[in-house]
Amino acid sequence: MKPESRKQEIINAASILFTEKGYSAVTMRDLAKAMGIKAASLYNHIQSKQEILSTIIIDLAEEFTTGMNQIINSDVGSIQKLENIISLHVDVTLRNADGLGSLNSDWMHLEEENLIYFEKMRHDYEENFRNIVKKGVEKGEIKPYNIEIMVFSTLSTLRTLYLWYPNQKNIDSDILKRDMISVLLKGVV
Amino acid sequence: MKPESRKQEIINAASILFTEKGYSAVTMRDLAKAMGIKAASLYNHIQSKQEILSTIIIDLAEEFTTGMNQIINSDVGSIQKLENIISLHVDVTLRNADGLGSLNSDWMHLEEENLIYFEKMRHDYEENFRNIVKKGVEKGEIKPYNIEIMVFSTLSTLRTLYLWYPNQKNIDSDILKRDMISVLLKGVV
DNA sequence: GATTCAAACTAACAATCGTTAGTTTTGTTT
DNA sequence: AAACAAAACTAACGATTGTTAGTTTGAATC
Repeated sequence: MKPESRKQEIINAASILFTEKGYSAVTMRDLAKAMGIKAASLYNHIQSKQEILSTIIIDLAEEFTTGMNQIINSDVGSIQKLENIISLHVDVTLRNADGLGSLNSDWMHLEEENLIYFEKMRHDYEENFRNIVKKGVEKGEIKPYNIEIMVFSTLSTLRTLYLWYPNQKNIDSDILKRDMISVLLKGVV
Repeated sequence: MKPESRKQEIINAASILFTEKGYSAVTMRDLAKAMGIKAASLYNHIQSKQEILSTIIIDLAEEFTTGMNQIINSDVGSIQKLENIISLHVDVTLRNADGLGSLNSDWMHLEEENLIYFEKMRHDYEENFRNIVKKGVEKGEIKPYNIEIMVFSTLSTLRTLYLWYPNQKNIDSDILKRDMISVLLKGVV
């Protein structure tokens, strides 16, 4: 066991609560009770409730951004790129399913600076995704269905994987990736 | 123009705000400001904030339940049933996109009775969906991919349609249905 | 045993929350 | 013009919110 900093423990506990009830519905007293301490004690480790939220969301968003950049800069076909994106989402979801609830449902409660930063990352991510699909259609690797719907449909599934995965009992990472690729891609290629 | 009751106007305004920021983050003063009145005046028309939430969610959930019951009791093949489910989601989304944010993200803030009622409807809906896919696989109409993933994947896309649809400019209902059917089903059948 | 320091505590603050009570305004019907 | 109902208002309530200040605890180091 690596010794986890007290701050990280708080962030982990907050990730669970935020995903269960949403950022606004979780009070600092709720979070403190989950940690077994008093609310004021939290402030020995964190600066504010907002800091917790932005740490959870920005860290995850940067993870996706880094992963996406590696994929678009790699020298493989469009289909392989899509498979790598699916793999990326599965990896992130298995490693930090709790935090993805905040990323998906509470990003709008970020404050000015981080909100702008997040929205840019999300926009770029979708744009990169769209371009991969576009190029795949142009090269005849992907069926010429409605591009926006293909992008939205795939992304919707990948983004909400965190809601579904915890209910599956001990599903293997590689099997999950393989099956996701079948269901999401075998239709459109 | 049919004259809309003041109560319904409040519920519509609340649907928009709840979808933008979430139930807990929207105050009665926010809602009142959106209506151009004072917070206390809202209570001439509604009983509580909770009543607004439960009206939005339960009405929509019952709409889905009714639609699903018609579909499972109809005498058509599995593929046609799936197409009808897609059509149902498109219809509900186009009619009341604003309310679907609450259904998807704020159902956990329903109080005891309505929470249990909602969770039962959602469970039954998923079970009906799963059984349609199962039977389709048994009859060889649907490819034998992982059933849970097929159900989760399709449902994820349909449930988050409300997030994506408002960004598309004036897309025709029938074209949307046709394209959704292509992307969601052509892969698995 | 004294010192140190992280991490807990108690107590309280100003602001905001959903909601209630009682009153006034507005527009329509007698 | 009087009467009525719908829908707005002002003022305030008790509870809860995120956060701060100052203090105590407990275990490790000297």
